[in-house]
Amino acid sequence: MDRAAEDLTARARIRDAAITLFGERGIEGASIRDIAAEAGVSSGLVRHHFGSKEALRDACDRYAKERMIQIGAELTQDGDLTGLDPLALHPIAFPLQLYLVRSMMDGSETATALFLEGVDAVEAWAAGYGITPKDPRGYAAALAAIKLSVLILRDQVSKALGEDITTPAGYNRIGQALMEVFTIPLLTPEQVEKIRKQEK
Amino acid sequence: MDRAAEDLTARARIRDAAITLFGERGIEGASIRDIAAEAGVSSGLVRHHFGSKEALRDACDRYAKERMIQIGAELTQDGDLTGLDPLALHPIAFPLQLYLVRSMMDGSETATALFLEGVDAVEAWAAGYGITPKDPRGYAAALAAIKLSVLILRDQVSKALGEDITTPAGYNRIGQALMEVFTIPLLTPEQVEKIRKQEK
DNA sequence: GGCTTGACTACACGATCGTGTAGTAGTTTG
DNA sequence: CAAACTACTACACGATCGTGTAGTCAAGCC
Repeated sequence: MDRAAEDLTARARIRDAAITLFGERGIEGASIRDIAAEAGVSSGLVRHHFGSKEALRDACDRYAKERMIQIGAELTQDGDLTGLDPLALHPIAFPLQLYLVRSMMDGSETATALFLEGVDAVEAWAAGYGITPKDPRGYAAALAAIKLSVLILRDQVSKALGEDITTPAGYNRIGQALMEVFTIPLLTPEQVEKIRKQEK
Repeated sequence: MDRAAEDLTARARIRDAAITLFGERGIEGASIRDIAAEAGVSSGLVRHHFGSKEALRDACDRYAKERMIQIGAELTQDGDLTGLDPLALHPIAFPLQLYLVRSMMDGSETATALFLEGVDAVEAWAAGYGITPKDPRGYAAALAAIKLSVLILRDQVSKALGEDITTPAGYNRIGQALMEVFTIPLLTPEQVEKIRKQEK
């Protein structure tokens, strides 16, 4: 438990600790006792405030989703991002993203719904942007999954880069590498057609 | 335990069952008793053959990695793929891939090493192909992670598509959607430069 | 025939998990 | 002032986990 957490209520500390530990180790990998220790309370208090592990997870799901939508809205509503420094945002948004991805992989309905909403948004954006893939839905789903891939494989990607991508600097680096993937055409349409026939 | 498995030795059945269940549920999510039941043997026999859960996992890591390298070699060594029907290959290679990715995410050294080798291969391929990103290593790491993303998020992607991508047909569909991502430039270099400055 | 060896099972162990229960201290409310 | 409520802790419960131990059974070897 760090300094800033001391001012929070016990309930908020438990929720934040749960988001951190669930995100790092997965839902099964983090026990209620671990979370209680991280929050500096007894394990019974976790149960007192949230009822059960599944209910705690639900609360984390809804909180993390709401916060991420809120952050996204603040980022897109006005061009000038005064007060919203991307560097200052990272320590807040990154754990939330880690948690949501992990919870989603462990079967969360709420987090999966957020993913599906993301696919819808990407599909609509691509259509309005004049991008016309042969499979618009598949294209959008692939893009949405790609956005999360470096988050999920952060340990492996960090090892490949020799740089921790959970830091703001490292995250920025892999983000720009991802943009290069979207910028440089890897295959010509002719090559795609050739592979497509080969697989038939 | 299906029909074809009946001919295998108990040791092979245990290993195959472990790869399947570990791949589906993760290492912690699949117990030795589950694996034994899936293989149709007692839990004691798992211990008899492999010693411990960690040793079983090691054996699965090495077997899956070796098999995947072997399959990859057979696919690339000669142009004519007679005898290696991609459709027939899917039921064999897909569970192996699922297992390796899952084991990697759960901290396997062997599987992570395979990922790093993949990044090396992508980087060398891109260089020989005349692709010159500003961050070649980051570019290769991003591409390698992307290749695995739809595998990891298979449940979510399947839900977004309304089609199970673990089937050969579904896997083919998302594979082609991924190719479209690599074919259609999403951003112009000018846009990339603009975003790059904005993030500074 | 006796003996070893390997495949295999049954069962018990300690640890850890989520959960349930009982109780304390402090504050609020009538 | 007493009752009620809230935040919080300590402790015990059954289940499940990986692991350890003992023993059965069949095949191969002397």
